Amino acid sequence: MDNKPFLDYIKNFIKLTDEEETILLSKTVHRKYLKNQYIVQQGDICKSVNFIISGSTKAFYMDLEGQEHIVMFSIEDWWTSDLGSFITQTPADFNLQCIENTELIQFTYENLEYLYKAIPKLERLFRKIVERAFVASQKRIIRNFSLTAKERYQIFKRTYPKIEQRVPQYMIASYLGITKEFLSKIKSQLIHDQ
Amino acid sequence: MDNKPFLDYIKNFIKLTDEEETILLSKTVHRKYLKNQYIVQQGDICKSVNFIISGSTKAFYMDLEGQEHIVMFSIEDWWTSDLGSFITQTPADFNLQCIENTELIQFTYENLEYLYKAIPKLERLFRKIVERAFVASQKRIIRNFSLTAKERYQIFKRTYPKIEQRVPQYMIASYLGITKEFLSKIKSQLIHDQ
DNA sequence: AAATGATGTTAATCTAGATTAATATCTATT
DNA sequence: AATAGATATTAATCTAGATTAACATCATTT
Repeated sequence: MDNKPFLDYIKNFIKLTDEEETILLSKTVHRKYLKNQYIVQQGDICKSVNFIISGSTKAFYMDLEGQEHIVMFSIEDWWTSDLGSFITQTPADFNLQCIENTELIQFTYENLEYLYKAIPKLERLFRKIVERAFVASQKRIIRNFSLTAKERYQIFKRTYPKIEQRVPQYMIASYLGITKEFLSKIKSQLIHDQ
Repeated sequence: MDNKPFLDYIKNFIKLTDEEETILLSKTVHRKYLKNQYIVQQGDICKSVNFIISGSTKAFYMDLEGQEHIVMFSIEDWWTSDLGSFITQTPADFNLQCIENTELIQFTYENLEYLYKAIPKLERLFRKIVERAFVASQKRIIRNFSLTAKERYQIFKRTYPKIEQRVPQYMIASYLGITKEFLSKIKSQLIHDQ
C-alpha cells in the first residue's frame, strides 16, 4: 500500500526518524471505500480520523426536514472526521460519505492516544493541523455573513478548483448554503455578465 | 496578579509540576485593557493568544461597507486571538476589542514557541483547546445554514446566558448574522408567542 | 438504442430577513 | 435636571434567495 503521500504530508510539519515512521504506520489502517459508502453515519460514534490518499469525501448534516448541509469536502492530502464525535467519543452530528472511490489512512481513537504517548511530536503535528482547520472554518463563517451567494461561489471556484470539477453542482450549492436552483441561476448570470 | 483561574483551567487538560507552572507564568504577560480598547486591529499582525481572566471581548471583521461581523465573543476562562494571523504571523483579518474592562494573560508567538520546547506537554494542551474551538466553529456553520434566525437566537441565549446579559443587542444581532432591527422583531415575537 | 435514474436548467411565485426612517429609551456628562 | 450620544423599537417597503414545478440533459444498465 502506498503510504508515501501521507509521509510526505507529515514532513511539512515535523521530522520523524525511520523508527518513528514505522511505529506510526504500524498503528494506522489503510482502507478503501467505494463511491457512496459511508465512513461514519450521523448518530454513530466516529471511530477514526482519516487522511485521504486518493478520492474525495463530503461531511454533511441531515436536518429534520431531510435536507443535506455539507460542512466540508475533503480530497487527497487532506483529512476527514467528525472531530467533535471523535474527541469526545459521543454520537456524530455529521455523516462522512465518499463521493468517489476513496483510499485513506485511518487513526482510531485508541491508536492515536497510543501514538501521542509513543511519539509526543505528534501532538505538535495534530495541533498544527487542527489550527489550520479552525482558521479555515472561521474564515468561512465570515464569508457566509459578509458576502452574497454569487461572491461565495466565485471564491469557492478559485479556492477549490479541483473539487469543483469532481463534485456535482447540487453538492456545491449545499456547501455554499443555497439551493441548486439558485446556483444554476448564479452560473447563468456569470456567463451572461460577460 | 491573580493567575489562579488560568492554572485551574489548565488542570482540566494536563498536569504541570510546580516548576513547570513557574516557567509557564514567567513567559506570559498579565495585562489589563479598558472597555473599547483594541487588543488587535485588522491588518496588524496578531502578536498574542490571550486567556481572559475577567471581562469580555469580541472578535469582528469590518467589511468593505463598514459593517461589523462578529465572529466570536469571549469571556472569563476562554481565549481570544486572531489565530490565523498569529500562527502565520501575517496581517489579521479580525479586530479584537474589549467590550468591558478586561484582564488577560498573553502568550506572544516567541514565548509560546519557547514554551512548546521547554514544556512539550503544552502541545497537548493547545491541541485540545484548538480541537474544541474547531468543533464549536463547525457546529456554528451548520446552525447558520439549517436554522432560522429565531432558532439561532434561542440557542444563543441558552448556550451563552452570561454573554447575553453583558453585551448590547446590536452585537448579538451581528453575531447571529442578522440586523439589529430584525433581532428586535424576533424578540417581540418571542414575547407575544406566549 | 431505449429506458431509468440522477443531475441540471428555467421561470413564476413566495418569504425571511434587509433597508430606511422615524421615534423611544437608556446612560453619562456637565 | 438637561443635554448628547449610544442603544433599542416599530413599521413600511424592498430584495436575495427559497419553493414549486415543468422540462432538459447526461450516464448507466438492459
